[in-house]
Amino acid sequence: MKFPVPMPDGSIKEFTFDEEEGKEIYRHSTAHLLAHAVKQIFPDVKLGIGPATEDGFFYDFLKETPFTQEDLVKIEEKMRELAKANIPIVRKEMRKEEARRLFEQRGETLKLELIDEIEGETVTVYEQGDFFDLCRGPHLANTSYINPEGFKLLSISSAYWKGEEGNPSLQRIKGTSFPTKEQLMDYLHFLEEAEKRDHRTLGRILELFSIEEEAGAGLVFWHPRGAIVRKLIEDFWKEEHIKRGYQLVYTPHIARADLWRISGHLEMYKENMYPPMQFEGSEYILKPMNCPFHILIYKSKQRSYRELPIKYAELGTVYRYERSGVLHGLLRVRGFTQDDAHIFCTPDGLKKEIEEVLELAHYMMGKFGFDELVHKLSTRPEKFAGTLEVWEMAEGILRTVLEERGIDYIVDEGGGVFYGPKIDISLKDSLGRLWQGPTIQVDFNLPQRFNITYIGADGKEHIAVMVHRAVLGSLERFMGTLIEHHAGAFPLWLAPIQVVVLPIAERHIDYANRVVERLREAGFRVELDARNETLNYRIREAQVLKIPYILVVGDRESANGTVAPRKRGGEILPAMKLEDFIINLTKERETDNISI
RNA sequence: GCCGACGUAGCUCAACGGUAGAGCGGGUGAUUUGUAAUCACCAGGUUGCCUGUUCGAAUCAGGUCGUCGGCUCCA
Repeated sequence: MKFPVPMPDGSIKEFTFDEEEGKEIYRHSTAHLLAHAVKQIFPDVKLGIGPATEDGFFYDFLKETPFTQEDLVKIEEKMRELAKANIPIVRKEMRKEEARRLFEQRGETLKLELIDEIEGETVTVYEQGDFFDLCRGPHLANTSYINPEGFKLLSISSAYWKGEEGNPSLQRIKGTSFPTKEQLMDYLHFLEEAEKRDHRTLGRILELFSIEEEAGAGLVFWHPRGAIVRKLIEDFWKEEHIKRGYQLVYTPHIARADLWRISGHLEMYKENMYPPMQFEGSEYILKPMNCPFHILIYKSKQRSYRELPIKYAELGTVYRYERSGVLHGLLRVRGFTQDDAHIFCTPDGLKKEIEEVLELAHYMMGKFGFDELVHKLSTRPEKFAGTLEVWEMAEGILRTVLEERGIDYIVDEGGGVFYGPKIDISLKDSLGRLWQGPTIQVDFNLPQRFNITYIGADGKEHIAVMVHRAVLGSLERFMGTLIEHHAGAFPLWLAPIQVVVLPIAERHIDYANRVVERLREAGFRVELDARNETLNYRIREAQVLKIPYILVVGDRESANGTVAPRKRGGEILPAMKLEDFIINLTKERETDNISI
């Protein structure tokens, strides 16, 4: 389905919704339709901005009282009416003065602010019936190209004008829009699916973790079933790191304020740090990062270039003050454990280290079922530590490593942190959503601040290169990601309970116990459910808990030494000898993972 | 932190100025079950917390803690 779009040069270009640009234009025009409808219903509302977004659009309005859910229904109705009314959308280029008069007359004070910020003599204004908007465009030629059955308003929230905190709060209406009703329904279905996978809900149902009001916001309690998953992840992580030459270390949770002064955190990271505690004449601060501690271990003796690289790894628990409004389940908390490591190497050794971290990151993500990764390289920002030369050297290495391995990556020019360039990897989950994953950051700042040196082949002291890297990010956030990706149905090697054995009647309990015993011996996490409930009831509960295998045992099984396995998805396998089942299960566990 | 919405039994929700009710879950009993919820009975709440308005507050107001949707930030 094509729609014509009048372009700035006067030509008419045709777009389809499948093209990124076409989609954006279509949704941007839906945002205007929203604003048009709002202005008709609430003439006093002042217009903010209203762009297309990744999955829809929004428009911000300055309004005395917030919109209500009922307003949304009315607005949506009005939008349909306007779409059907076949209103031409006309692009007008005008001098700033003229535009100022137009918007002043219409009371659009926010638009006046925007006009002043635009460079040049002229601006573009879009006219749509009695609605005018300052906008670069382009837009659809007519409101009738917007399918009245293809859009939906989804939420009311707020946003600061221009995203700045001191500015007034605007009311943001968010929605989405598609050219067909089917596409809209598919999207709404996707939202429902996402909701079903919400790690906060699944975390409670599966008894993985909780966050307790009595203890405080953003502080995670790992319950036994979540703790076993965490342990399995930790064991796997440690094993893989040791294999690759990392050395495990453990460091304290607090340190003298002086240490944080040297590291620069007290200056640069203060708003995320908890206030100091005082005793015996010293100030101590809860650690927001592990790096200074690893540096202290490095610096505990003189280092030779022959020892490098030195790679210290730690599952280090840190505490960061996060503003109450940003906390979110496991994804944004105040205390969390980073799978942290710091690599100290020579400039010559940097490339190899980056290669190895990438390999490790890819390998580990694959084990957890993340096959699609998105790489981003962030380069030098305006304010930076170190010299131009070292930045260029390091950026060049990051780039080269990505390119040599044939990895597609996007570049975030100037998006690096002040202390060095970095590679961030996002994980695409089973619903196509992106999650923050591994990160590799070169640091030119701390080696200077702490004077991290080694003795080179020339017998002289050199400043070491330092790399911060995390594969999982934090165990908390990674667990949240993992839960949503698998919808709580963990791969066999990670499932808190791998097998549940259900005796059909009381007379089968003895045999069921023997099955449980045998599976335990084979190293599986297995439970017996011999409760006085119907078989169907117990099956249902095991299904709800997403247990990978249900073994039903009755007369036939006890007589033949077999089990009747039912897979998590509902598939019922033919009865098989218990020993054969164990062989299969072991195989599945091992293809998922190295060991348990 | 800011804007808005919300906080009632373990969970999901009802009652919206006259001192709380359902389903699921839990306990007990009956039933002994062949692949997603057997039946009955019982217990369970100072309606997040504090203060106020009122003859009377889950219901109204203020504060506080927390949750949700955003802004901003991030592991």
